[in-house]
Amino acid sequence: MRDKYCGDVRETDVGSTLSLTGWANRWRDHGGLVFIDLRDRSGVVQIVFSPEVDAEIHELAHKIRNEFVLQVKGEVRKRPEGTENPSIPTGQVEVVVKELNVLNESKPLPFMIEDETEASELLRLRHRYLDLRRPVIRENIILRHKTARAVREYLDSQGFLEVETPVLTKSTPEGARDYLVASRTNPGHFYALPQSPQLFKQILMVSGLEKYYQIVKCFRDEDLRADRQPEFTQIDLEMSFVKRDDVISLIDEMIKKVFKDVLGKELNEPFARLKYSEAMERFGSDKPDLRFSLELKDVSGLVKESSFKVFLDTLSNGGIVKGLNAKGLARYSRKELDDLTKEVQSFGAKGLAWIKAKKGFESPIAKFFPEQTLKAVADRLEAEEGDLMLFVADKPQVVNDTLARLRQELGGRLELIKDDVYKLAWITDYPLFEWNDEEKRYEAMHHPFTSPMEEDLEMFLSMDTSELQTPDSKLSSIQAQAYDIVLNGYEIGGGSIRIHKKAVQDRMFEMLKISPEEADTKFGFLLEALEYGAPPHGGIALGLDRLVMILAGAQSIRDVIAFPKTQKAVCPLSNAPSSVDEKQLKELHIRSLHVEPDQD
RNA sequence: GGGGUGGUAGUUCAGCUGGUUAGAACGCUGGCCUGUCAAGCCAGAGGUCGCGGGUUCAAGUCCCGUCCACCCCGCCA
Repeated sequence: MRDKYCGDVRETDVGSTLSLTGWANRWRDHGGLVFIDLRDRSGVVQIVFSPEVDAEIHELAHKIRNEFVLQVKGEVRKRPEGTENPSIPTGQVEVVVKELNVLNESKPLPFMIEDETEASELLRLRHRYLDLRRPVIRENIILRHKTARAVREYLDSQGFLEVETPVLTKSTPEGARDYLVASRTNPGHFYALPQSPQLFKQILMVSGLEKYYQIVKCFRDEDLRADRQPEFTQIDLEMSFVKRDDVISLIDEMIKKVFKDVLGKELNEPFARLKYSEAMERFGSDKPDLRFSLELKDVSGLVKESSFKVFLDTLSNGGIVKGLNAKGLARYSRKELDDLTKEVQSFGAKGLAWIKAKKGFESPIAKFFPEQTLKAVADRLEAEEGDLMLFVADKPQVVNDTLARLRQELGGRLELIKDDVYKLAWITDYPLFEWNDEEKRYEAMHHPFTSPMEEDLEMFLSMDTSELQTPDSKLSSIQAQAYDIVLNGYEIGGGSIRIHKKAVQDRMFEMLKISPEEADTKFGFLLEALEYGAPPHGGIALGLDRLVMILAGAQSIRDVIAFPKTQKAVCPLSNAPSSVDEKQLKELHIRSLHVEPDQD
């Protein structure tokens, strides 16, 4: 139906007659001349209707409205001197229409098709087909395609096989809440949608496929965030006969190719490597945004020299005091400091102590500290006149967590975060276990198939299991062969070297207080597979949505997903989820406990 | 489950200490207009003020409840 895409028409086409198709993006009707921007996926080109060229077609052109679908045939000509539009690629030319075919009409739109839309997100999602016509969103979708393509090309070049794994699968314990699918043929039984293809990809390694990957939907029935959807896409891969650094260097190269292919950007400096403990110490987070420093400093040792009860009590109860230097913010008013305090409290801290470095030190708590202590603290934080020092005292976890959030907030306020800068980091040497205080047991920090560090293996296998009752046992010192990759403060991926020996896996379940019977029902198929010559293997999964969001400079993964869901996990376009017929439920052997409220 | 912000024309918003005819811009409809590209000018249509209840002579405005959207905590790697 067409000879060319609208956005591709150039001066080299001048003189030729072209058929073009697209949508009427905007029309400018002068009574005499009518200009219409014809838009397709590639961009826009101006088409002109003149009464002198064809009076009948010109008459028809008056009737064209926004988003009418047109096919036109006309001669490309250079625009008259002075009427060129340098702001669009096709701005030197226009198409004089000699044939017009209105392929479809459009009702007036609920919102305008333009980049700077003012429409609410709900309205945009309800009419996503219109939203996707907006160039910014369209470009995000194209960017996503390019990312996936770069990944496929790269992994293919490295000998990876794309293998599909089941979507109707088995509910697994630990981790997120499952989406369940009732089985018609097996009354009372349910499939779960996969939270990840974890078990299957390990089985593929036992199968001898050596290198597997998949760009695959995963499902987790948890509450949503700007960077979390109930269904999301992972770049999932697994390799046999590898060590941690084999996986890391593979992904390094893959990420570099993605940046090059998608953004045309060379990532030259090697990605940072931080041990988990170091990341927590310096940034209070295992996904630090390394685009700025603003590091946390432990001042526990220094502030012992004081009579400030809050700090002293915290320290004697095993807590710590850490602070950071908000450069130049000594000018903050009492109100601004109160607001920061409230913010930190909303993150879980009891309070926020502040000391302004001016000629002297200005602070409600300064009087509790000897002068040399204040100086020593200021030295530790490298505070100069005009700076604001902020401190949180609490259990290490609370201190790190709240200061990490405060750091991110201040990074924004101090304009330390630049767009167009991409800082990648590997976080390694994670603890294998994490104490769950509610359930009074250890949980796997990554997942229960993660291998302990080789040097910790003997202790792992031999230690007294009576230690499992307490949060401070030797168990917390065992490290995992796990690694996360972090981009600009977002965790974009994580993986590990897996356990490939049955005895080690059994031991792991014992540590997690999962009985052999339970382990057998939940993932007996993997355990059995491990007994038949499972090779050493490991892998990683990257969040495609988050990666593309960052590449696109978007604020939410919803902007890089064609049909996203709202915070209540509803699709405004299709209105899923919805109620179903009683008959369908009956076939599935299930009954809903929910009673629809009366609608009088 | 909890905290915060918002919900008024098709859209984005304004609407004060409650006061009788709820406004603006864009969009839409009609007219004029031969070089616009956010076209311009003139005229017009368009409202369940999210929903339910309450207080009041009187509610977009005050109170209670509820629904929806977004951000965050919990939850989730």
